[in-house]
Amino acid sequence: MIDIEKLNHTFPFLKELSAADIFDFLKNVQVQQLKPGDIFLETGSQKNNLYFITRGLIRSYYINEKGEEITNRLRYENQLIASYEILFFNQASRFNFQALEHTELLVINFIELRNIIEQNSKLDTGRRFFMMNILSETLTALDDFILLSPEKRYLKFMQQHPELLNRVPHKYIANVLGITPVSLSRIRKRIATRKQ
Amino acid sequence: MIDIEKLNHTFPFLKELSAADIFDFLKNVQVQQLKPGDIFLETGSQKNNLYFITRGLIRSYYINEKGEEITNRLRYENQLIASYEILFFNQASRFNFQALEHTELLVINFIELRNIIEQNSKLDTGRRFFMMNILSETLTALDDFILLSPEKRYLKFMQQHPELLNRVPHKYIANVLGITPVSLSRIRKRIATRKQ
DNA sequence: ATGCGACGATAACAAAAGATAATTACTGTT
DNA sequence: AACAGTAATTATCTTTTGTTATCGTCGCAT
Repeated sequence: MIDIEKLNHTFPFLKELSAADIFDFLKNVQVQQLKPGDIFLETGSQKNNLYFITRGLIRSYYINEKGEEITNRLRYENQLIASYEILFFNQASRFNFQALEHTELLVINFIELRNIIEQNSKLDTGRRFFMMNILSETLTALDDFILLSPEKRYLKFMQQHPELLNRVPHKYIANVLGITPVSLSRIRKRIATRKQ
Repeated sequence: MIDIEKLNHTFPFLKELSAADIFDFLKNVQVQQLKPGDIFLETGSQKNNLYFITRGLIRSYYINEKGEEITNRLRYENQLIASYEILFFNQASRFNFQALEHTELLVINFIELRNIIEQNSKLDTGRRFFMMNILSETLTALDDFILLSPEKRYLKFMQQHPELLNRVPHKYIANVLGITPVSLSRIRKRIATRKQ
C-alpha cells in the first residue's frame, strides 16, 4: 500500500495538487517488487524513471576495468533513487541498480512527472526542493571527501545510517566511503580497541 | 566591460528576457574588483550573492581544527561561484572566498535574481540549467573520489584544467584533490619519471 | 547433515600517503 | 644584487591503505 504520509514528505508539492492532478500523478506510478539480487536498471539503460523506495534497500554500482563491482550509492525506505545521467542529462546510466533486500519501488515516469509539473507552474517549488536535496547531499558528501579522513567519514556514516551496518555487506559500505573492505575492517578494529 | 557573449552562455535564459527585464537584471549587477589575497565573502556571512567571474581566479577554503586552511574549490573566468549554504539553504557560509589574482566579479543579488525569475516563469529553465550544472559537476566529482585513485584524479584534473597548474599554488590543487601538497609533489614525480 | 559460497576478520607484505623537517627554487621588494 | 618570504621538492620516518591470501563463520541449498 502506498504511504501517503511518506509520499507527501518526499514530494511536498503533492499537497498543492488538485484531485485531478493527483489522479494523473498516481496513474503514472507503478509498483515494482524486487527480490534480493534483482537488477532493475542496468548500465546503458535510458529508462526515464524516478524510484521511490517504500520498502527494502538498493545499491547502485559500477564495474571497473578489472571487472570489480564498485558500489557508489546506498538507498533505503522513503528515499528516492534514480540515474542522474538519465534524468538530468539525457544520457545512458553509468551504473547498475540492484535490490539487496526484498524491495518495493514506486516507479514514476519522469517525463509524465515533468508534464504534470509543467502544467502546474507553482509545483516547480517541489522540483526545486527535490533537486536541492540531492545537491545538498552531494555537496556535503564531496566536501567530506576533501575535509575528512576515511576513518572520520566512516564515523559520520555510522552516525547517519546506524541501521545500515547490519543490513548491508560491509564491502559495499567500504566502496561508498572510497576505501577497500579490508581497510574498513581495520578502521573498525582501530576504533573498537581505542574505545577501551 | 561586461562580456554579453559570456554572460549569455552562463545565463542562457537572458536571451528570453525583455529589454525591461534585462535592464532590471543589470541594475542589480555590481562590479567588484579584487586584488590577490582579498577575501570577499567570509565564513559565517549570509550575503546572498551569486558571483560571475569575468576575470581572475577564486578559491574557497575552510579552516580546520588545527588552524590549517583547506581549499575545497577553485573557480576562474566565466564561471559562477557562490556559497551554496547561503543560496540554497539559507545558512551561513562555511567557507571563505578569496581572490588569488586580480579578479573582477559581477555581483548578482540572488534575491533580486529570484524575483526576476518569479516574474518570468519561463526563466525557470535557466535556473534549472544552472542548478543542473552544479549538480552534474558535483556528482561527477563525488564519483571520482569513489571510483578513482588520487593519481587518476590528478591526471583528470590536469586534463580538465591544464592552465590552473601554472596559475594556482599546487598546495591548493592538492587540497581540492583531497591529498596533501607533499603527496601531490610525489605523484607528479611518479608520473614524470614513468613517462620516460 | 553436509557441503558450498560469500563474507568478515586477520595476516603479511608492498605501495602509497601523512607528518615533519630540510633544502632548493621562485617571486617580489627594497 | 641581496634579501626575505613563500612554495615546491626531497628526505626520513610513521601511519595508513592496497593487495593477496588464509581462516573461521554464517547462511543456504542440496
